[in-house]
Amino acid sequence: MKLIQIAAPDFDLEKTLNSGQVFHWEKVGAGFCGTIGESAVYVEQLGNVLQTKMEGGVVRRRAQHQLFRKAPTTAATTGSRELAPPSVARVVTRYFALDHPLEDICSSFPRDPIMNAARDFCRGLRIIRQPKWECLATFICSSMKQVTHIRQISRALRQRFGEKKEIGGDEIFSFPSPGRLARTSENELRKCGLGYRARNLLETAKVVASGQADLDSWNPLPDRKLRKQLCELPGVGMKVANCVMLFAFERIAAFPIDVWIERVLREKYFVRKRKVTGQMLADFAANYFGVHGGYAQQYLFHHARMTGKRKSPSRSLDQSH
DNA sequence: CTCCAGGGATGAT
DNA sequence: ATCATCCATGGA
Repeated sequence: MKLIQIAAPDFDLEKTLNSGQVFHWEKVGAGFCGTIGESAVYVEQLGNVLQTKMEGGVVRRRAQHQLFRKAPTTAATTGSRELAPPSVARVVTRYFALDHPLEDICSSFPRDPIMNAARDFCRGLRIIRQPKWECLATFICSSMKQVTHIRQISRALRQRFGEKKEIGGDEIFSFPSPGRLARTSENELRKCGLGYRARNLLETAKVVASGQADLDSWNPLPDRKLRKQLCELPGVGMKVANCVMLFAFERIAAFPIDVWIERVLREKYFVRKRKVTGQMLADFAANYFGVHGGYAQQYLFHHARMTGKRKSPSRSLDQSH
């Protein structure tokens, strides 16, 4: 299969995929294998160009258009003129958010030493547009787990309950639908390493599969209302809700506060202050980091995690600027 | 406010 | 080799 080339200026694929926002992409050769929705995808970066191929997708618009016209579909009766599904380039561009004005976003970050360092370190990192259910389910599994664990859980869920795809000779599994997971049992989910999170994922899958919670219909809701709806789902608190808003609902201002971000805020922005509550941290973040706060948060998170400042008892030479 | 709920990677010893 | 710590937390 021929590789399709896509312009990808101001983009860093590896940083984007390894920044703790998505957990299923695996390094293969010079690039990565994964899924975008139900399609298996291979993608690699060469400078400012993304080379990609997709299985179950479209190589050319015309081919899929013909395919569409062969079978009578209900879409034809709707009168919509957008019958042709988007091209591979369009799907990939949208998924990796290559249309985000990254320069403007980064320029809107506050100018302080911590933020400057994070902005410089994370150049090219973009917040991608993930499928809603996949994102929600994965972050329900993320509670009190490390990134490597979440990857294992995601892989186990896909292998057990997802649909097998193939791309360039590699096996890839799509993320199981809410209906599929709703038909499993808590015990089956525990076999994927979910622990106590199994019940939450199962219950949320049932609510979503039944239509009682319609994620797509929540698109027009304002941030506050959307957050409230998400938090009513089992296993979803403020942190997970903000992650789903940021990574799947394009709410760029949503500011998830996890262990790492809390450390950064307390140690860098609330230096030597007692009695700092979580609410105070959230209020500060919402006001200080601005309309693209979610992006700022992602940069701070990735920078903190990569420059590793996990508690080490023996740090005799603590260097500060 | 506190406490607890898998389990595996990671790091100290 | 074993042992302690940590974890993109929610719920009680």
